[in-house]
Amino acid sequence: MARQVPKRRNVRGSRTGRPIMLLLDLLSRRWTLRILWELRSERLTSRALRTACDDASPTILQARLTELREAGFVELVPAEGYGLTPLGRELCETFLPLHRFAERWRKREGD
Amino acid sequence: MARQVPKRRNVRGSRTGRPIMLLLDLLSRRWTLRILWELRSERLTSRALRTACDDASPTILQARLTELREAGFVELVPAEGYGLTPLGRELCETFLPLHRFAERWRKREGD
DNA sequence: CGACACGCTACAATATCCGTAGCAACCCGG
DNA sequence: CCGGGTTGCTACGGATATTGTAGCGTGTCG
Repeated sequence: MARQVPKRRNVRGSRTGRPIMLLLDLLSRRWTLRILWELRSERLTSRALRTACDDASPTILQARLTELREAGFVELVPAEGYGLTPLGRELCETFLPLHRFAERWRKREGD
Repeated sequence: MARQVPKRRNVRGSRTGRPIMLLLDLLSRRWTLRILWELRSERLTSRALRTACDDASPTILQARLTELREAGFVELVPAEGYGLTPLGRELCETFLPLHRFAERWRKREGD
């Protein structure tokens, strides 16, 4: 027993612990944004998610998934796979404009 | 001479290279989101920024700043410090709702 | 000149992440 | 019941990314 995930709740880059810092820290861990992005429109099994994320390491994917579940953004539905919770969906809405932005951004990426 | 920053343009987690992946990858590097956040309303000198970021390592801060400058989100105005470009400001707008979201999120963080 | 700020870098230690392999549990057809 | 497939998840050694401390060269001001 005793999952060895040692309380990741300590925000890495902030002494204040303001929620926004907590959130910013969570979101800027490797694959976190990507996972939310891939889950934005469909449920995926852990392996399908792995495939969607260019075969990222299952180690780190599981770690992120656990964090996202603890944060209440992602849930695991048995026999269905991972998906966003209503809260997670809200968070994801925030990033949808990012897609359009990214497209426009590329335009000026002529250099 | 010869800055040893070895062309970080390779997107880490994507074989497709879609702009959104490029952006997602950039944003999920340590301190990137934080830097954008701290710069959202004011110009900061490199040292002020460092202070604002809980004394993050100047090494990585410079690296992120360079990336953000190459991406066209951040600029260095001599004798004024770092600030967002119009493009960077647009990107930051995307994250403003994040603040309110983070506050609401904390509420359910009773565990 | 001396004291201070600036942007930025070197370098060793550490934390994080990657890639591969593989576990136990489950389902399903034979 | 057994073999072959899936699932979620973990171990572990090596590769990267990040940290912390110190300090460079430049500019500015008294």
